[in-house]
Amino acid sequence: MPARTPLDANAILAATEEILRRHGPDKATVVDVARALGVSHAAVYKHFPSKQALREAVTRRWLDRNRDALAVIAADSAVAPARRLRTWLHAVLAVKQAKIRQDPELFAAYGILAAAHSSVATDHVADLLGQLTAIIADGAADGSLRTDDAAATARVVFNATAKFHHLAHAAEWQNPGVGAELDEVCSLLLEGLHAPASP
Amino acid sequence: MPARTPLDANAILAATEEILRRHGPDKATVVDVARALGVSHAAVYKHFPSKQALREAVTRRWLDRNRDALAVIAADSAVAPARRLRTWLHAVLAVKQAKIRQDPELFAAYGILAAAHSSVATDHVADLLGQLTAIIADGAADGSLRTDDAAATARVVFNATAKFHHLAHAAEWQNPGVGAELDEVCSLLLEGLHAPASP
DNA sequence: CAGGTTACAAGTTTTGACATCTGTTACCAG
DNA sequence: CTGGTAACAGATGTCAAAACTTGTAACCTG
Repeated sequence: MPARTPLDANAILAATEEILRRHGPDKATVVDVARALGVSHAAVYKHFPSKQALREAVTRRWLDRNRDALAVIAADSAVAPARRLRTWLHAVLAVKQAKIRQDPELFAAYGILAAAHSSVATDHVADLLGQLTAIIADGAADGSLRTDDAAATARVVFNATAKFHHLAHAAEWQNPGVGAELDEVCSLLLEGLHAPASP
Repeated sequence: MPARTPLDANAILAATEEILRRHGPDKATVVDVARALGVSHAAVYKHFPSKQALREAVTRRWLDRNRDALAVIAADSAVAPARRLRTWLHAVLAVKQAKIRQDPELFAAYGILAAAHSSVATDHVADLLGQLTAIIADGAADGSLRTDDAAATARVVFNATAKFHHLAHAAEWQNPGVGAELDEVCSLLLEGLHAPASP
């Protein structure tokens, strides 16, 4: 008895997310996902080779969800690079804050999953670093940001703002002052990037 | 039958640390600590009102252990403030790296305890921020660092270097590149702090 | 033959009776 | 009266048996 809806990978991922939301990452089982879809759990294994792979795919999907909105900001050449850098960093924080507010349970679940599948997190960081590098390269090109190596400078800026994007600090993002703190860090970093070559 | 050694708070804390090292934070019990000291567990309760309080005290002791070495660096007026800032931040990282290398189990145990007793962690951060503020105030006094408010600037610098002192990033401190990364972040921050007032 | 099914072995989690731990009380020694 | 003990109730943790989960296999069906 084949399922009505043909059961594609996307439907499985959506169901997995729903189960993850309700049961949390520890109690979310493949059988639960299959039950939610009205199929046997073996059907799920036709689409994903293992539970690991399913969890990895759903985590990747979640991390990629807001990637494009950030990419738009990073590529917006109508905004001066320095200001764009600031806006982009605030957007990265805002995206994650919004995810927490909308569904704290799901956020916590994905936090655990992202930590468990480090390659997914690594790829996500590489993606963000790429966007940041593009902004800084724009600044180097128009002379508004001083840097020898846009990628290296992007890494430095990313490291200096870890508190505002690394999942380990998620609890601190609830604090009302974070936005202002990020702004202060941005200001100091931009001072450094604007400065004429120094001693 | 009174114990030979009068059993002071310090002996209890030392025994607690030993139990913590051997059993981990989840399995370390007050009965274990008492057994290690050759007394009944009720004796421990004469000195500490609860297991919570005992754990908090031992955690505080651990965090304070290297405080003084850092304070010496922070107060060393023979070193120019900019260089002292860099040295101090490296020392903070080095102290924690050394703790991990010496006893990873104990470090993990204390990481959990520090997270559980947030007031202890908050006090520790306040202490470090005080040292950092002193360095920056020295720089403001001799004109080598530009700041309106040393405490506020210290907070900014502390936030920008969270990756190099916040316990949540401990796993990344094993990476051989961290020292260099901190150096790069320091350099950029110092550029910003050296810079003449900007637009 | 793509996409589903049931059945099953091996490993993991839950369950529930039993043991241990926490924090308190009543009591003892110098 | 400080600093220890022993005994206790209730909460918490442990361990083996039972139930569930994972991943595979052999088998349907349009």
